[in-house]
Amino acid sequence: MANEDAHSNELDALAAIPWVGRAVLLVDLDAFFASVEQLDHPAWRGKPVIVGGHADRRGVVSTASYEARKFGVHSAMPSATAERLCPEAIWTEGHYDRYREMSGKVMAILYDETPHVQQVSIDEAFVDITPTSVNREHPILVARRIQERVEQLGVTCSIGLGTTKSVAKLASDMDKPRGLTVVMPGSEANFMAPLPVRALSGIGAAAEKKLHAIGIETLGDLANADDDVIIGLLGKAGRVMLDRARCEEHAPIEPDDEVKSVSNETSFAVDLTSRDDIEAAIATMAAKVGRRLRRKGLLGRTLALKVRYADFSARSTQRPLGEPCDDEFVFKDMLFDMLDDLWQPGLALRLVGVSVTGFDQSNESEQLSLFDESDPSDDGVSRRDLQKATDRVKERFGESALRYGRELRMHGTDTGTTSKNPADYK
DNA sequence: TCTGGGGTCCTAGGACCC
DNA sequence: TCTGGGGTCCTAGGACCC
Repeated sequence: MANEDAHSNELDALAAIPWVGRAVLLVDLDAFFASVEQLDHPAWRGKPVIVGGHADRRGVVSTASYEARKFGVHSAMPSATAERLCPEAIWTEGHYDRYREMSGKVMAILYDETPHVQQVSIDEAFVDITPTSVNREHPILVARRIQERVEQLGVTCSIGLGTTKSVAKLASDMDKPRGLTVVMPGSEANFMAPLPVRALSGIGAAAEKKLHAIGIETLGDLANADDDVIIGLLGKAGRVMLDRARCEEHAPIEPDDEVKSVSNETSFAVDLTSRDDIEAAIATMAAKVGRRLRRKGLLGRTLALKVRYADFSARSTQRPLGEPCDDEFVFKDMLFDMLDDLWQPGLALRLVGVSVTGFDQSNESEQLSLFDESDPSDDGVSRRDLQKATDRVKERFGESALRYGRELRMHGTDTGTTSKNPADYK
């Protein structure tokens, strides 16, 4: 294709110009979940594929293939809308273990280039490839090699290259899929100035509205705005957004693997109104969270319960756990108590969520966890032994293989999940 | 159209302490 | 009697991201 050749020649020319300053890549896997499904189902290639929840179960689109996007389908769109826009689409649930596996292979390619990798999500990462005295290779060549190596895995990525994270991120969005957009050092201001403020990561619907109200439409407007005005408007985030708009970001790009919370939530196909059903749902979620905590070797100090009512409004409550804990039986009893703060008979709930936070920063929790395991309970077979055995069965045979007592009553009522978190899938 | 799930971070108000 | 000020921690809610 002539266009691709022209672009390629242009990149060759740019690669002849020495790179001055920091070189940051944002690597974004194109329509990642849908692409993996097309890789695994050759008959689906070239066709509209949608990974998402069922339309009649309050599902939304998780990822749409580019063929489906032509119909106007996009992430977070209600599945019912997507079905109307693209009736011929092939639908599938997510296969998160598989996505995590593919993501891991891509991340391995990035780490093969440099340890300065910051994974943002399952399908995105920043990479610092600033030329050094040891490795003087031009960043454009590194970016092209990464793209080629990723394609050999059977998926594609778009890459933005610039001197800051925000420039790289904005650049990666300019040409998708399979794009490589380079913003040369010195040309950042010209590149950013005309873009709408909403394009900047960190400016959502609320901040956009506030900025528009005082006449700030573009990143150029924002960069030139008065600091006190913006910080007065957006608080601490204002400081960060100004720095981003002015290319004054200097934080190093390093792996950031500290987990701060583990949660599970479910929107029900039909609102729940009975205490039994709600408690059964809570017990299921408590068990899932407990198992994921144990798998990660985490002990939490705070337990939270969240509900969403029929009118879509939400409330939450949290309580300290006494001792750092990963035990769903402890969670369950406390959550049933907490439910009284958020729900009275007669109220319909469309969603319930459970989350645990407050992990020790050091590896102290892991040591506590190991210590705890050797603690036998009163009846000889400890609850911990039971949980560990259950964990093993569920790892091997799947989520529905084993359920405790009252969880059984929930069977068939669960909407299933379209979580992006790989750990959440069997 | 009728609105998922898993996260992170910030804010405002109140409790509590000195 | 009517009254401080600052620091820190906790809670609930919300913005934002993918």
